[in-house]
Amino acid sequence: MKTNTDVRVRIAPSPTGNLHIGTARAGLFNYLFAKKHGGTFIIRVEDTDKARSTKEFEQNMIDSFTWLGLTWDEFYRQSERTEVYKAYLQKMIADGFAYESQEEVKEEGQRASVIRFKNPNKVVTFTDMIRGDISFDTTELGDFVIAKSLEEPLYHLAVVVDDHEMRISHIIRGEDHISNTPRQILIQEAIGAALPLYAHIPLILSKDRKKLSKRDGATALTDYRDKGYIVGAFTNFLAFLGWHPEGDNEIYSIEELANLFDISRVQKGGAIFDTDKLDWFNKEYIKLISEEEFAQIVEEQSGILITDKTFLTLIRERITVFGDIATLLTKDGEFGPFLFDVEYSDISKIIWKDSTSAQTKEYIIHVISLLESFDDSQFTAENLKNALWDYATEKGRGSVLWPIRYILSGQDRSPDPFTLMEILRKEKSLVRLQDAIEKI
RNA sequence: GGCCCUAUCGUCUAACGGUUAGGACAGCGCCUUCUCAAGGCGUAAAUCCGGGUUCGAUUCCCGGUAGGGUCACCA
Repeated sequence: MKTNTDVRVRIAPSPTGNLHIGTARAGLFNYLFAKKHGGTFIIRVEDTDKARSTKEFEQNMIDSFTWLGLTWDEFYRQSERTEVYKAYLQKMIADGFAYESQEEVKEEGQRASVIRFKNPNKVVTFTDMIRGDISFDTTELGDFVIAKSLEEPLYHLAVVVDDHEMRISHIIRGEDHISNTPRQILIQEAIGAALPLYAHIPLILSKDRKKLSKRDGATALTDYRDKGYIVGAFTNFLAFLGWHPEGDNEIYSIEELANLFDISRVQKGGAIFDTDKLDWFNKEYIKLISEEEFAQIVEEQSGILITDKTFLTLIRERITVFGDIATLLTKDGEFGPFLFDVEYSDISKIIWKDSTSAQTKEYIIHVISLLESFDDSQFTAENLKNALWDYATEKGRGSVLWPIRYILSGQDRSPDPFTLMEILRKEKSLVRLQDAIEKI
């Protein structure tokens, strides 16, 4: 596809809920398409439904796109464009394409009069950039309602008028809009609008292969931001849901994605939102963070400044999202770098397999004696390992090292005892070990 | 139910008539190892079914089947 400077695309969310993952991806595809072709990316808030739209949801939408880095070139609100729609409505009525219809009031809130589109009852065919030709017989649509009144336009009217007025060249949206397209084309023909190019992208599905909805857990984009996903990982993952560039590489920045983006490679079938893969992307991006930046993130997340590189690496290797950092480092609000209180009530957790408590005690005493010959400055994992390894091997590594590690960390699972001692330093390490001798 | 869309490993996908059907995630196994994590190596796993077209179909066509979307005075 050659570069077209007249590319103008839009994402048109309705602020009736927090910005949904599906809308975020549609926004991302529009953004990538715009960047690829040097076009214009527009956000249009579809808030014609005054009863359901709120400023809070609009703010969530703005926050979400801002987080994703989808900077927009133009921004509109349909609620501020009532006069525009009114003018089109009046012209459509004058031209005989629409009419005021008297209605039987069946429910509360229903109007006695609405504006309906005069359906020409024809077959409409359009070409979808992803799916090819799609045809509909619009007869079954009847004379559908396009506005409650001249001042209260409905979705189909507002969309078509805006896409026309804003000179939208390509409409890239979810597959759930395919069935809306014939209605919109009919209105385009009535107001004399040029036909935009359509691309209906596949839906994002939940595990049961249904359209992802609020019931499926975290569907708000900001949920992922708040859990501590890295934005680059998230957009990378999102872009790969229903699309894939050539080659086997999967890690791409948003700029690279934009360069590579090709709408004709977009998948036709829906894709399940698989958080396992998202987590993998996030871990890959965590590996790419510089040490300085990572230390800063750890401090932001836990309130603890850690400068020890070994310690930072331990944290980095053990987290999936930044939100995991605090749970790794603190318990009940207390700082414990993998080091929690030891459960002495259950001694069997401290003793390795077939060792006895007497043997374990003996090992600990001996280890303490070995450690005491070191200065605190010599307390590095390497030195400590060298000092203890032969003894541990002689007595059985598990028998010696497991209790030491457990006493130092208070957990079944933790970094190795040498690294732990390096982090704890000499004094704290010895205090914990001596304390254990009395309690075993 | 009507209309519309879709169909490759469990998941995301590659292939644009000719491949031992490739990669990634997840899984499993082994190595490393006191545990966990990380890492290394390896393994299993797919073209929905049936007809065509063709020398040859994952690929093109038709029909089934299955799944999904949509049928508002919401968007």
